[in-house]
This record gives sequence, structure tokens and C-alpha cells, in this order.
Amino acid sequence: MASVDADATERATDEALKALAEPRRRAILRLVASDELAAGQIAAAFDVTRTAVSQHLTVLRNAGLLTERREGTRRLYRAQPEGLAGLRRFLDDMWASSLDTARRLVEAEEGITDDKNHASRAG
Amino acid sequence: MASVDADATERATDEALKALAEPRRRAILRLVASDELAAGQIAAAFDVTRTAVSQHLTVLRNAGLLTERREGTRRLYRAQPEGLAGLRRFLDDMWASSLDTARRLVEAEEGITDDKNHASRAG
DNA sequence: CACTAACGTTAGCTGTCCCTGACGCAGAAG
DNA sequence: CTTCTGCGTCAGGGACAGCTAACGTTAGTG
Repeated sequence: MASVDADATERATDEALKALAEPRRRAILRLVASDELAAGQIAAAFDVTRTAVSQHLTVLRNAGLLTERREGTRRLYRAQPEGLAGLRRFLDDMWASSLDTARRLVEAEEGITDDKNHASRAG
Repeated sequence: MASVDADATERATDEALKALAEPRRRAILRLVASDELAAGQIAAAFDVTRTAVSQHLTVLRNAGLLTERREGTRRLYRAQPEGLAGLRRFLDDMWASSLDTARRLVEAEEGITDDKNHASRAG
């Protein structure tokens, strides 16, 4: 149960990270983070085919980072803040444990250094 | 100047994200986030070759997510919290603008809905 | 109905990533 | 100096990701 949730979280984190590990996808996300835009408008902002942009939009959508809304023949996209929440938690956890471990190891090293100093003074 | 910094930040963000967009690298990072471990110990935790783990360690190191310290023939690794700082900023900025835009668009939509209601009532 | 506009989808190519096996190199130990 | 240990590095192969061109689909227009 808990492991299932952990797996689900890991899967979501994986998809979101792989989606963001692409410069063009980050650029697209930045575009729709400040405005709701149609696929054509987004595609016009880059010098690649609409096909490529459409595929990027699909990836971002599957990762939960994007919301699609249809209006006639157009499809409007905008960033979905909730999609980033999981990543923020992941990074915060990692950051906290890393910082804690770093502090602990530095303190231990200083303790060892003190001992060495005492030893060198004694020697 | 500012654009250079922006480029540098983007490059760092790109490397960090590509490094983290790998389940095994995330697992390695979690390992060295709670303890300082030698390359062999890290490799022993997975069922892939030491070569693969060594390459993963190189990627993580180049992304600034890892610190290497040599002790005899061994190389000790631990997570570097500063490497995650840039990503946290990136995610926070994205989250803030996305949330702001979402709120703004929802308010605009409600305004339009009200107008429509008024119009339908008037019609 | 035919026609256009705005997209998504598929097939195929190319580059890149992750893995393994073989080799190289530095630091202890005899 | 030789041997062993602990790692990194190089060469290669299979799998995957991103791009383009051609086609399919849905909504509006006459």
C-alpha cells in the first residue's frame, strides 16, 4: 500500500523529470506558464515543425505539467502548477537529507581534526 | 552579462535535470544523500556493472550534485546540496508564475461567465 | 456537399543514452 | 619490483528520444 504510493510517486517524479529534461519542453512550459496559448501560437515561437511541438505538448500533458482545453478547432494549453508539486517535494526531501548529512559529516570530520591536533600537539 | 548568467543557469539546470531524469541516478543520489559511500559500496547496491555506476557517478559529479573525496585507493562520494539549489529556484519560479496565471485566467473566465449570464438573462 | 483551418498521429531516420567487457592506472602490501 | 585491490576509461551494441514529411481528423464556412 505504502509501497504502491511510493511507486506511483516515483513514476510521476520520473515522468515529470524526463519531461523537464528537455530545453525545448522547458521553453514551452515557460511560455504557457505566463499565458494560455494555442498549439499554433506555441509552435510559431520555435523554428521546428508543428509536429515536434505537438509531440512535446503530449509529453508535457502526460507528465501532468499541462492542461488542454479545446475551443473550436483550436487547443489551448496552460501550465498546471500541481504537476510541479511532486517534484518540489522530491527536491526538498533530497535537499534536506543532503544538507543534514553534510552537516553531520563536517562535524565528525572536525572532531577527527581536533583529535589529530591533540595528537600532533602531544607528538 | 545578465544573459550570460541566464545561460549559465540554464546550462546548470539542464545538466542537473538530465542527471536526475534517470531512476538509477536518483537511487544513487538518495544513497549518498544519507551517507558518504565508496564507489564499490554504491555499485554493490545495484545489479549492474561497476562501470555503469561509475559512469552515473561521473554524470552526477559533472552536474554538481555530488562531491568526490579520495582516501587511499577508494573514492568517497556524498550528495552536494548546493547542486539542488538552482533546480529549486527554477521549480519555485515556474510554480509561482503558473499558479499566478491559473488564478488570473480563472478570474477572467468567471468574469466572462458572469457577462454571459447577464446576457442570457437580458435575452 | 466541398473546402479550409487547426491540430494530432504515424512511419522512418538520426543521434544520443545506458549497458557490458576489456583495458589502464594509482595506491597499499609483501 | 611485483602483486593485489579499488576505480576510472574506452569501444561497441541495443534501445530510446527528437525531428521531419505525409496523412487522418474535427470544427467552421459557403
